[in-house]
Amino acid sequence: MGAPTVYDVAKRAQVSIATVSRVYRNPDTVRSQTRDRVLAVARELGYVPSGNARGLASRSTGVLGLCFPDYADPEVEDDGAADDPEQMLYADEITRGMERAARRHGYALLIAASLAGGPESLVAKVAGRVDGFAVLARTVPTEDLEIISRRLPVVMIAGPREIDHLDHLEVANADGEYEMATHLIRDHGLRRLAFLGGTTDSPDAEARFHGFQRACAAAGLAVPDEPDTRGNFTQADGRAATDRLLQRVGQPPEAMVCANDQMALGALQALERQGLRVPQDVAVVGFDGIPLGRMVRPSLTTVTQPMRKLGEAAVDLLVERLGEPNRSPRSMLLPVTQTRRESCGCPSPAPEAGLSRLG
Amino acid sequence: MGAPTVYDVAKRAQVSIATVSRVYRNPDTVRSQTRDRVLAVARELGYVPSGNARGLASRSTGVLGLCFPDYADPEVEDDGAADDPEQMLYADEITRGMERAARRHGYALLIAASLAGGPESLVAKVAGRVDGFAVLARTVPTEDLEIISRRLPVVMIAGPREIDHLDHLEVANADGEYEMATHLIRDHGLRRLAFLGGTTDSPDAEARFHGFQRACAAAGLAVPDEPDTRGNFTQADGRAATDRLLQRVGQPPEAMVCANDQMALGALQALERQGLRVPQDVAVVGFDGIPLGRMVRPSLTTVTQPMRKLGEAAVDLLVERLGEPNRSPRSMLLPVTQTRRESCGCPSPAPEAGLSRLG
DNA sequence: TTGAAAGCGCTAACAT
DNA sequence: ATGTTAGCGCTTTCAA
Repeated sequence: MGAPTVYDVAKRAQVSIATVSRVYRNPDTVRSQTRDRVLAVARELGYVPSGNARGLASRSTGVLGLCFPDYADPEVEDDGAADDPEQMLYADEITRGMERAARRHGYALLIAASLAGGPESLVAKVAGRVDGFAVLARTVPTEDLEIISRRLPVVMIAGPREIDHLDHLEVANADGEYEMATHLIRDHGLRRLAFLGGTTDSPDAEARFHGFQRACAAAGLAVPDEPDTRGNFTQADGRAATDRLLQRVGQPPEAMVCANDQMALGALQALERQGLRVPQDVAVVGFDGIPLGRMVRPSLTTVTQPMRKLGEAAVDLLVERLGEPNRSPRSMLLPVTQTRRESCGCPSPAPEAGLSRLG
Repeated sequence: MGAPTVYDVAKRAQVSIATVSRVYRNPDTVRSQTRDRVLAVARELGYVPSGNARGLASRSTGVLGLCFPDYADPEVEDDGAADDPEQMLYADEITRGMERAARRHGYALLIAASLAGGPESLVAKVAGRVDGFAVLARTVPTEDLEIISRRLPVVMIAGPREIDHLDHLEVANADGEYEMATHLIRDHGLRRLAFLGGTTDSPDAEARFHGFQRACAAAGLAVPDEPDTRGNFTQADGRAATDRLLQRVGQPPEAMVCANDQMALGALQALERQGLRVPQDVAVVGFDGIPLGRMVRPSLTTVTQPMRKLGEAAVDLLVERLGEPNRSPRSMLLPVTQTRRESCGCPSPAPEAGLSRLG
């Protein structure tokens, strides 16, 4: 009935369970004749070592984890485009990067998105099954992280350095947005810029706003204290925020700088509905570099994050720390790049790549 | 030194370990006063339940798995485009579909690609840590699968029905290719079609070739016994195979039907180098529907697989079987769609979507 | 080279 | 509502 265990194999092969275990963990310490016999019996019985028992006994799992928020834009999920490969979001790219890197280091990857509640938090579930894990910002209550990170390596991705003993990874949000806003102001001669911010609990979004403020200051423009409007990072939020903005008295802005691409896409839609042309009437820029940004018309100018690299770097940090548990916390800042497309008023880029990019 | 356990919490909270366990598993069976005390102590101590111990004791993990081959096209990984989000392949899409579906069912997802060797095979590693898992074709030796599937739910994705008691998922390869080839013959009036096949161990590739054969037969053309040439599914293979084909005496084919998109991309490159124009001189079609296909010029006509849905269906089958272990094996055939773009000679599709698709 | 035995941290009856 | 007590299947000294 139950799955065969070391005991079954041992008995059948006329050895002790210790020997069975050795055959799998240290094959060389077992006489080859004995080893072959054990292996043969194992196949015959359909024996598969229990990862749980192993992990319990050896205190390690060979698995790395990733926790991320339940990002998925509901709008995206629900419409007919749900099967469109372009709909790839931030967390998916990080997953890809981590998977590749983990594989190279011989680890498997456990991925889990937040949803749950109760005393059984998401982290707890993941934390109990991995040797170390990465967490995207705003996924796990700081308090939980604080506790768990005392017991196993954790790297915080794109979050605040809330907990000082964590390894930490972030992208150049402020500098990237500074440069983008400066491009709008200097290269396109725009003056009335509006910032569509994220929620205040997103360190990324806030950092981007700071970059925006710096650019305004540097250009001698009025420096806003707060984003002109805010949203929760989805397209729907972007649309709503843009509508609110346009309803306000006074002339519409010459440019909308959005805290992320999804909201920028929403802004594009709202502006179109209002009969405003992008970029002629209003320029729009995003932040992230999601694939969809280059498919829409006008194509979206944005600040591109190295999402895959984030995932890879996370694994590197994790592996490093597993090898040297007491190393002092490391923090890495990854650079971003400016992606200028149509929505800021730049000329349409050369027909994307074509074959030249392939060969 | 070691992480705190139920014993530590129990002692500190003046309860038994059973109560501590209950607080996490059946909170309602514990007096709220007691529960709060336990929880408080747990936080204080930094207690995190061990997933391994839990899994061992309860015989379930709350994790579903996915094993896939080490697909990554080395060429793609190595060049500068490695950070390009468009480079998403088959396995990644399936991963996405599974993750979403698993999340809905309350499971986490463990993903692992084959690489390893030794008695410790990839499957064994995954199998020991999950409640059930999916395997892409050609990832795991049939023999191993046979053994493991006796112990836990396994669904085979896009593979042959090698093992008859497995749940099984596949796409309409033959029908899809039949329809595509028929389109080339009937709508574009082409007669000399060449088939660029995959390796003989790929049931998908073979099924596609069968569909191609049927189309030839139905149109009254000569029916080839074998693909005109073969490759191992990468762009490089596609280039090489195409070069070989062109070097053969006789006039070049009017169309190349490729077993997958990556090879079709390679074919595009090889043809361009030879100075042949696509689709004027030679039409090219692929199979899969990878995102890159729509970015290249000419854009690639292909048969699109519902990759995300494959992942979702896999989870559904797994969950179903976990609920009803003795249900008889189920097999599902998912439909494919024709994606007509430039490389077959069809007119360039309307400017992709634009905002209309978003609202 | 192999065996014996003591855990690893938790769950799940069964008691109380 | 809470405690007692067996395991769950493996790794790992320590002996032999």
